[in-house]
Amino acid sequence: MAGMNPFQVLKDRGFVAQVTDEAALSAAFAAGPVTAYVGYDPTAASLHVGHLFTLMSLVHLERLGHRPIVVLGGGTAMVGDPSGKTEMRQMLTPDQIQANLDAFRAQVARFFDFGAGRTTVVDNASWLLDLKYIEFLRDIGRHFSVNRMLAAEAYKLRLERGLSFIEFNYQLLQAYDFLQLRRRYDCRLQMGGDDQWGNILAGVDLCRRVDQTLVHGLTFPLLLTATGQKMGKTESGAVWLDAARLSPYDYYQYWVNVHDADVMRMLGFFTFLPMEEVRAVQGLSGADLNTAKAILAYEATVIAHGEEQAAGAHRAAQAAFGSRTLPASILPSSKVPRGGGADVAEIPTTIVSRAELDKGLALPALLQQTGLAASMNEARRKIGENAVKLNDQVVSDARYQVTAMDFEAGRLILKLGKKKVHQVKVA
RNA sequence: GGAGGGGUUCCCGAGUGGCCAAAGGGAGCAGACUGUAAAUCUGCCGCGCCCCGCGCUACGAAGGUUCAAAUCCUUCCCCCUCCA
Repeated sequence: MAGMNPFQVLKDRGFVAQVTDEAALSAAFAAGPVTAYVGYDPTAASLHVGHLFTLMSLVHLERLGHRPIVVLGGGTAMVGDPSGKTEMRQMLTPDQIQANLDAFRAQVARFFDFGAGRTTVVDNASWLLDLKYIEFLRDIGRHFSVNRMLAAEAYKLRLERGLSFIEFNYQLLQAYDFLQLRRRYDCRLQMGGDDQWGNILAGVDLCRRVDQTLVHGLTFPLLLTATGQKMGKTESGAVWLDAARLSPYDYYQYWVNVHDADVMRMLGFFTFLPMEEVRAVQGLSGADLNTAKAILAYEATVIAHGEEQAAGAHRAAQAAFGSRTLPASILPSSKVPRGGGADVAEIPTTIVSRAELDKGLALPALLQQTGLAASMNEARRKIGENAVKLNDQVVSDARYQVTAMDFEAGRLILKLGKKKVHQVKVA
């Protein structure tokens, strides 16, 4: 794999939306190791799949012998990027930013090799926080045309609904980042989401004007589902990478449940499986397509949570939804266990004490306790809808009392609908 | 700062004194059909309870009028448009 042109690899896998100059970028990659960066503003306490999507591009670069820089926006998060946003984000306190940044740093570490000449993580606070206002305006600000900034697509909505001056400065800071990274690390490429195009171009221009250096920009397509929704959003929130916020089991389930039309694209983005194999998925339908989804889920979970967790989530799914073998012909490079080993023990578990059970445990209460239902009322409603199964038997009486009789070998399986499964054990 | 318009349940959006936990749509959840998919049809969709019933909380915030307020009055906060 080393030696392949990363630009071609990224393009093949669907990562490329816009590039400043394809030929020049390809040539740069061909000429030797290129240092490239993506910036992440620590606006939340955990990374989510949207971040992972762009991190994957950096991982590809690292694997191909180039040098990623993960830029954590401890400085830019103080300001807030208005690009593509409908309204101003709540300003974060310096403490929040620092806490988020620490969390990001820890999570990012899983994906890269930080050995000499490999990947680097930097915090742009180190050059942004001490900027002198007047100096900055004179050295950097004078290169920016307000007229051009106002014309940018990313601000269009904001010009209708309101854009504060602090946010309007964001682009200068991001451009300045690129300048600094070029000076400090000879970084020659910035990548980012398509809504970052304007900011990236601003950086490319700034490097040319101030330092007369040629640098490149590349954007990724917006991560949308086939139905036009933002990828990585569920009703209950973002698809977090932090296992404490979204369990590996639920993470796996998120991927199994992607839309048919998205499977191939997601395999390109969120796995390292060869594209010849990924493209073959296009011809699949029915149960075979489902196999492809299971493999996508497994591979994506390996990347986010490691092989052990992924295998566990996979076994849990087999236990919950029926065990089946995955044909070796589908995505053959995947190391997913294809034999169909199911393991009930891996299904999300709630423990109840013997005493609780003896006291009498109403089914709705148990449903709430396991998190299958948000409230007792909801639990009762679901029971009324015949959506609740106890050990695969539909229970339609909301007054049902769970007793020791319902446990087999100390275990009871609760299902809500077709997708949510939980087991209860007695301590 | 001045003039006008507006803030309704996750979102959009009706409602201008009781029949309002609030029309309609979307999203979401569940059932049927399937492949743990889509589409479609059906049901649910504030919280709690001893659940064909009762209680509590809700229509920007706080007070007030009234037997009764999302609907009327007062003050405050926020948003939008025009003017500066």
